[in-house]
Amino acid sequence: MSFTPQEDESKDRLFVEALARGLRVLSAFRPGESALSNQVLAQRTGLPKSTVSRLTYTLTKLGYLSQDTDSGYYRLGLAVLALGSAVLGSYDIRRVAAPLMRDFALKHTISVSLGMRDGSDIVYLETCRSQARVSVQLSVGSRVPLASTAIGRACYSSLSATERELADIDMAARYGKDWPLVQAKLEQARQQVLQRGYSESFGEFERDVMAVGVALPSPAPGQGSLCLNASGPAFAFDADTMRSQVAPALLQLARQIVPGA
Amino acid sequence: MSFTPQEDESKDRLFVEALARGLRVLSAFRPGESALSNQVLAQRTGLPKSTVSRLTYTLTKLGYLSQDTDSGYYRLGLAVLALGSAVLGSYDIRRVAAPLMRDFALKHTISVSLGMRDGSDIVYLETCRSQARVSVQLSVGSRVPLASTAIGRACYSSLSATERELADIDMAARYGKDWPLVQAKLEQARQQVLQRGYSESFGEFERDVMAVGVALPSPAPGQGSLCLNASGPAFAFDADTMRSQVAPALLQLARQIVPGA
DNA sequence: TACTTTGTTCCGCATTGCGGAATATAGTTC
DNA sequence: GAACTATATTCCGCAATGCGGAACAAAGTA
Repeated sequence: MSFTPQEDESKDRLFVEALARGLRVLSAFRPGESALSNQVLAQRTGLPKSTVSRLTYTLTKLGYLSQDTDSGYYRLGLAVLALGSAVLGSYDIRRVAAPLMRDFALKHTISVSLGMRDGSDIVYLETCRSQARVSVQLSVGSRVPLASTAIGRACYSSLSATERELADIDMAARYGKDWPLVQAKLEQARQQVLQRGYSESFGEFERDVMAVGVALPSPAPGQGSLCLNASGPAFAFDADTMRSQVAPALLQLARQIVPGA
Repeated sequence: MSFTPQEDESKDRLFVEALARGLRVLSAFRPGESALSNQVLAQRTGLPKSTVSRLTYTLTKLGYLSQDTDSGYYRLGLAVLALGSAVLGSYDIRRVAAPLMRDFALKHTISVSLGMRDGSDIVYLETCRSQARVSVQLSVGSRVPLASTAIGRACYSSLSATERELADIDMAARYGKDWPLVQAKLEQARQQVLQRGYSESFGEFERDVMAVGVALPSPAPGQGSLCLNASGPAFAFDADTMRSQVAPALLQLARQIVPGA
């Protein structure tokens, strides 16, 4: 193995290495990639060839990978999809939020997403786009950083002091030298949320994308923090419109989704 | 998987048991279930308590499970969602099909789904419902049987002789004593598809649901067989309408999605 | 306080997975 | 067709890794 400093993690009698490695193989597939060879998997995971071979063999037998008949390359199997849909099914908030979000997106011709924090990321649980024909909601399951997005900042600002400290630690590790700068920016965003109730990210995460974000009050603490954003192209939305029109509407959407607030 | 030629499964030096067990734990979560205790997981997977404990520990560390802070129960983690979205992202056919399907659903006020065969099931890759406010597309990732659904029958009927034989073996194992009956029904459906180009299931899979299905010509052989269905409530669609209106429109939708046919 | 239920940790054992090397398979080049 | 390259699979001895019963903890019940 690459680096086991003998101390630290190697002590962990409870950690099942083989399982972790198998999942490492699965997560080596990036969205949009169709099929990967054993060799590529070995490179990406840093595992020896023979080990990868055994893991892909096992995963294929279980339906989590499927092997392209002629190229012999592996693609993610449909069993993985079943797991993913089980996750989505377990968040009943989606059932409530989705129709309201759809109405919102149509009414304001803007995209709106529901996200949940995972470490120093926001994971999208649901997305509604304004134009029906633009891209399938790829974005369910995708991650955006807590620090540089409107939705992330809104979420961060709603964390309890203790949760925030944990998130800070995560991000300090993630951003390294840049962390002080990032933190300053985050603190500034937090102040804005405290004052106005929403956060902004105007072109900071993606050039030419204007976004505002709000947090949903978490129904039960420790259940994970939910948040919303609304985002549109800069040519259609200026900062003023976002602040005076979109942000208040988004706050109202949040109240609709979680009435007890 | 089911039967290895010589000595059962225990001989398999390549199969990584620990990985399989870990995934067994993940797949013990059924859609809609929020959180499971270690005990329940042990029951469902048939694994000893201590083993489950180690596996949940590992999965939690990796983000594939998350532990509810107060109950201590486990829920599927957001890392699983990332895997699922990677699967969806790898099927570019969705990007093509989704907008067309949406138009279709709106125009005919009927639900339409895109599915792919996995063994003796069809897995939904995309679903568009007519009424915007009815239920989030839960159905992406969910499974319906090949044998009793319109979409399944359409898919079955488009299989090559060799693929069909493999599917037959799968289903023979699945249906046991009932297989001859099921097979007769399937053969009948296949004849209909050969003649008219589409399959039917009128109330057979779900009471009061009328459905027709068509197969998409698979772009490359061995890439998996894709298929479409259109389904609506029996009070709104009678058999005649399904045959004379919906089925032809669905065939046209299929041609739109895969022009080379 | 005793009792029941569920989760975690311990620890010796041998099974299981490891990974380098050898072997198979496929695709190129001359 | 032979020689070569690149990649996947299989072998096999070794020991690390995961196993699981049993002891231990924790939390809820009577």
